[in-house]
Amino acid sequence: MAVSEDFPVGLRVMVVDDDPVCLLILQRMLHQCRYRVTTCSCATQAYTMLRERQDTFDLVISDVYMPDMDGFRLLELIGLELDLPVIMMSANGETSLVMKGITHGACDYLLKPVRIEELRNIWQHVVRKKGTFDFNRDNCSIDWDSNKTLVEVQSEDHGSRKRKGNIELSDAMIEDANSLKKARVVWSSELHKKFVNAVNQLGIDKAVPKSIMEIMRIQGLTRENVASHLQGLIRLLKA
DNA sequence: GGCTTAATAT
DNA sequence: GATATTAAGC
Repeated sequence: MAVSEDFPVGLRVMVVDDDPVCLLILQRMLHQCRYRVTTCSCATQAYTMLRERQDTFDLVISDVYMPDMDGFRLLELIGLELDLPVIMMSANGETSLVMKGITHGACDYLLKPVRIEELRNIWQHVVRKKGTFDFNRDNCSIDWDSNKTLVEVQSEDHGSRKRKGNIELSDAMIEDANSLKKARVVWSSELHKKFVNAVNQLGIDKAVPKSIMEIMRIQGLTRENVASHLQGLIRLLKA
């Protein structure tokens, strides 16, 4: 059973936000929480995808303010046609807005900036709504075969309820499946420049990963990333 | 327990 | 070769 540290792994989450930066951040954090994430930058597209691929999502997180469709409208549509838990999200925490979210059927309301701690437990909404969560589904891990076709791989359970056949995928999902493999940080000259600046600012003897990272202020860049880069640099300085 | 650094893996 | 991950030491 794919449960680690009491977490159901692989819950399928759709994130809708017109701000690509927010999308990226959310995606990162959700991945860190071991969810499978599909992102969508416009509500109408999200709605289409959700409707076309019912049963391929467990949970939706949607921004409130979006250019093409109000988040509440999306919430309403989902509540009408699909039976998915929806979490609303906004930088605006006015009680009236939050109220509106809840009364329209949202199961939660996240305030931006969203902290990862708040995402860790969102799977509970799925359990709550469905009354159950089919952990067994996770016996099927998703993997790429050599033809870059997504197939469902059955685990030891050669039981009765075998689902057969390949799954058709939207581009968004394909892209996400790729991103499940942890994206490596690429140290562009731009990024490296900031790194060097931080090091100089600290002074060479005080330049440790944590401080460097804090000065750089790059969203998503971890201390480990900086440590690794620092080590690589030191190594070739000695060579 | 968190952090840095060295060693090792991908 | 670059970056990640793990192990060791502080």
